[in-house]
Amino acid sequence: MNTGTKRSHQREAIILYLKGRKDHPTAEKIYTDLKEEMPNLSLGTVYRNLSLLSDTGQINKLSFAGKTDHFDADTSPHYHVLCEKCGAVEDLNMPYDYSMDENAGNLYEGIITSHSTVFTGICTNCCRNGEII
Amino acid sequence: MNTGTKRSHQREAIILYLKGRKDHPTAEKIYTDLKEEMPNLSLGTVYRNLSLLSDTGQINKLSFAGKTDHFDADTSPHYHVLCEKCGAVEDLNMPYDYSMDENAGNLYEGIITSHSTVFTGICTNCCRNGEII
DNA sequence: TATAATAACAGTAATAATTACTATTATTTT
DNA sequence: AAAATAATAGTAATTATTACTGTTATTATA
Repeated sequence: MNTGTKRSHQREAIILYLKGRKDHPTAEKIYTDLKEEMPNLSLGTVYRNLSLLSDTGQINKLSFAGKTDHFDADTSPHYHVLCEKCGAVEDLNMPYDYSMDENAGNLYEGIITSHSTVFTGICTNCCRNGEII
Repeated sequence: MNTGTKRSHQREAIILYLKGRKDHPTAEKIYTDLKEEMPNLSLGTVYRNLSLLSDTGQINKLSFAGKTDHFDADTSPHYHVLCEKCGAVEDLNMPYDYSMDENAGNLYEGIITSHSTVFTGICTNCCRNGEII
């Protein structure tokens, strides 16, 4: 019998790495960090596995204007904060508002299944450091 | 005296074009469409002006996972629907919820200034055509 | 109105992010 | 243990975007 997919140390390292962090690293960041323990890891392998994991719903790809994609191993619905000073992407501990999908669905002739919200502002760290935009 | 910026037919054509449509075209789409009336328009000029207009707040750059950027001449706060079947980006006629920013600000140690929400689903057209994901 | 200053342009080259290709290696099935 | 094949490393190619350069267009001022 054929499962169609085989495990690999590389893929498992990638998902383990992602699950172990709260920031939302880019493909490049994942690559350079993992390369320390897997010296002949290839950047293409990282991209291929991120796509595969994203396509199978095991991780999420996050997209922001003018920034390269970030990846998140937490696939439960939640919101993000993007710092316009330093570019950091953080989780926001605010309950996902399912009623927004309902409301949107009632106003829209097509089908609404979910929403993705990114808050913009200045992150805790940059505020502490007294940064102004 | 020096204003620092000079008008150009190209830039005015770009913003006029964007204001005249409700979809949210990509740089490439803007370029190919405008090239018909301005045959020696350059793609670099389109990108340069989209950046300039975006930086000065005259238009907005929209970013979606796995898609190239789209541009919107409507800078008032509003929501979008992304069709996961055909990739279309439409406006959603639903009032911008300022209370979300308040709520987020109360829960977050940093500063929240705004939010950007994209609803995902199947657009009116694809629904009409009986498309299933 | 003509001239000078310079922003913007077209066209092209360069860069950055991502994907595709290929021979080899690792995993899984039999 | 052998056969089948998914995944890899390394490299090449592609795509989206930005940078460069000599020329053109716009604007300020004489």
